[in-house]
Amino acid sequence: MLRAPRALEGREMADQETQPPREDQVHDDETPFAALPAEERLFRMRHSAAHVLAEAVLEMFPEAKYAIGPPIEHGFYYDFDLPQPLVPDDLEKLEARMRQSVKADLPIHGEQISKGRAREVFANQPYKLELIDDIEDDTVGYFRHGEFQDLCRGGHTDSTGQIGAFKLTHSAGAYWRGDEHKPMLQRIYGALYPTQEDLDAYLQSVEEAQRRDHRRLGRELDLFHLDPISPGSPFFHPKGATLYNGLVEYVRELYPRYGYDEVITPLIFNTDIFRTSGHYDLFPDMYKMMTGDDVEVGVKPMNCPGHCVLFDSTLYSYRDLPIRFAEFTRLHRNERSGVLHGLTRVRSFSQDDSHIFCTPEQLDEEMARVFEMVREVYRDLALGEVEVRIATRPERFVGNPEDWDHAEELLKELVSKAGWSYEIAEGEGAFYAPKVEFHFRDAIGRSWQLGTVQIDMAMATRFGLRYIGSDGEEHTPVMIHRAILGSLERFLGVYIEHTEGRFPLWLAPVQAVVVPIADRHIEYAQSVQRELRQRGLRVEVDASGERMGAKIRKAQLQKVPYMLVVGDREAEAGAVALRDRSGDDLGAVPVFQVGDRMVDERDSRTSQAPIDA
RNA sequence: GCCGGUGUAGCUCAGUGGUAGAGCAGCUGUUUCGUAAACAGCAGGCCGAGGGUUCGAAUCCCCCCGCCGGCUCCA
Repeated sequence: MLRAPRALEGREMADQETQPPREDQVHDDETPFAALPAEERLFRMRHSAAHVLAEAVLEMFPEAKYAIGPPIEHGFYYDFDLPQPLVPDDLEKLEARMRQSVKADLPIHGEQISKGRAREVFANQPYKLELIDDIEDDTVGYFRHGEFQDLCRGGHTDSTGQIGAFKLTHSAGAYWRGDEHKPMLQRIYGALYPTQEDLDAYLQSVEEAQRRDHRRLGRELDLFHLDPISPGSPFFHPKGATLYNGLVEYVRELYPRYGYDEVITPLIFNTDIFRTSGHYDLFPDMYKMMTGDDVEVGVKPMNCPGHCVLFDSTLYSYRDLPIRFAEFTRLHRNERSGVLHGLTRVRSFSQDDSHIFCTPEQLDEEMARVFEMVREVYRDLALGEVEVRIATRPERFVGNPEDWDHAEELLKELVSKAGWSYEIAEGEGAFYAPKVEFHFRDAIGRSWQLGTVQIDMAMATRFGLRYIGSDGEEHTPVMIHRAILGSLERFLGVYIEHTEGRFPLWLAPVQAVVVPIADRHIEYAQSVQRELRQRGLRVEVDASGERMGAKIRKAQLQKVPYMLVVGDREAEAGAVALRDRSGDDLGAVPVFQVGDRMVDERDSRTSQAPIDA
């Protein structure tokens, strides 16, 4: 029941940087634009740009229906119902038309008008009429510039000449009001910054981010590939598997210290188990199949039901608890085709998953221990900025409110204690439990949930789990669901982008390449390789006929941590000329010392600052 | 799943109705070289799959599939 790895909603993410206008500013169009704080100015520029875009669209398609157009992180968008699909050429034309408005520097007027009046003005605009109906006040905001008019709560520049530097970037489909049962509109996105320099810098940063894209690095570094024969199911190549297994090993090594026991449960179950857990009907995405015996079986999408069965196979005493089952086996979820994305949204994955069964009295301490482990892991992996969300009780929930309140308070306290600030995701908890979610961003700023911790008071009851308490009576255990890396696939995707493929030595698929200067040095190179391999290091020799410079370049592009150059001098001295991937020449070092250095670096799991730039 | 885009050699891409191209990678040969690309040659493609239009289709049409960008979903 670990919550699936997920991205934050686009809108939610988009709104983070650009603040919506605060109440006191909504109608405050008296203040001259130039006197506003920079953040507010940018918000207004983006907002007004959306109006200018709508103006251009309405001119190009007079029969267009326009919906909403807010400012967002990096720019703005506007949604339209258009008679025909937009083509890239249209965006250029629209952009040109927008620049005319900017050049004309038309004043933007705003006022409050009655709903009745608004209904007349927007009589041919069904989306606007729907918005008017949903506004609770008696009056609505009305903004216009030139021939263009819009229903709008305000927050604009004084004139169209002030909207800054922008570029229409792309168009995409978007459901009206984000509801997939409602019509799909065409959304036009634009990027906008105060100056051309800012805009160029942003556009360039997007291009740079694309070079870090894990799908690209996965190919360039020969880590994995995806094949149409099984969409959403990565094939990990030897180097990718080394990384993957390195992470598993790392987590596995922590388990004895934190008291976890690793288990292995089936991949395929009679689907009765998912009816018991309550997920069967909620899981349209589960892989199900019928056997010849008319028995329906399914591939497991999560481990918790299996762990419940495992727990139930032994009658435990309170003295045995907490029981901590950890499992890495593969899970499958039939994710909808349109959502698949490299390694970050897949159909086949495994988690560093665990379910902890404890007594209610043990809950607080056990949770503290879980957070300690989370903190240790994120610190070791130097993952960068984490965004922590606490998802609270939803409208439909099970259990009693006091338990919920306690669990929520406990989560807040422990998250704070661990040194994280968090935001509350009101009502976004699972029906059975509040959750803590740990989110990290990918190269282009999309946010992905990696770890999650959940306190569950419901599942154990559904499975009839019990333990014998000190009073000799049967009691229902509390269950904690937790994954720290979360889906290993998704973690790797984010981690590849974060490190730009420059993995710390302990994870690097190839830890050093020996570069013989000429063919006569190959034999010595191989002896260096043997010596280092003896010490468990992953070392390759580049025995190709290339020149040294080319070999170094190749190793550099592969982001191999160390290059060991060997020529006559080194062979003579039993040394190597050591170079690291930052390009620093560390001089001649005896082979055994290189081995010491690498073993130290590996065993201390040093994470070099992954991204300096 | 929905909207739009896209699919040509292992990779990045050119080729818009008339004999499938380049660079990189690969292979072979020559070169044996001191810290980010030696030189030459060779090979490599059912142009995503299927159907249609046409004397003729990578190119036009239909329909699938994958991928990309959003939207929705995400135990």
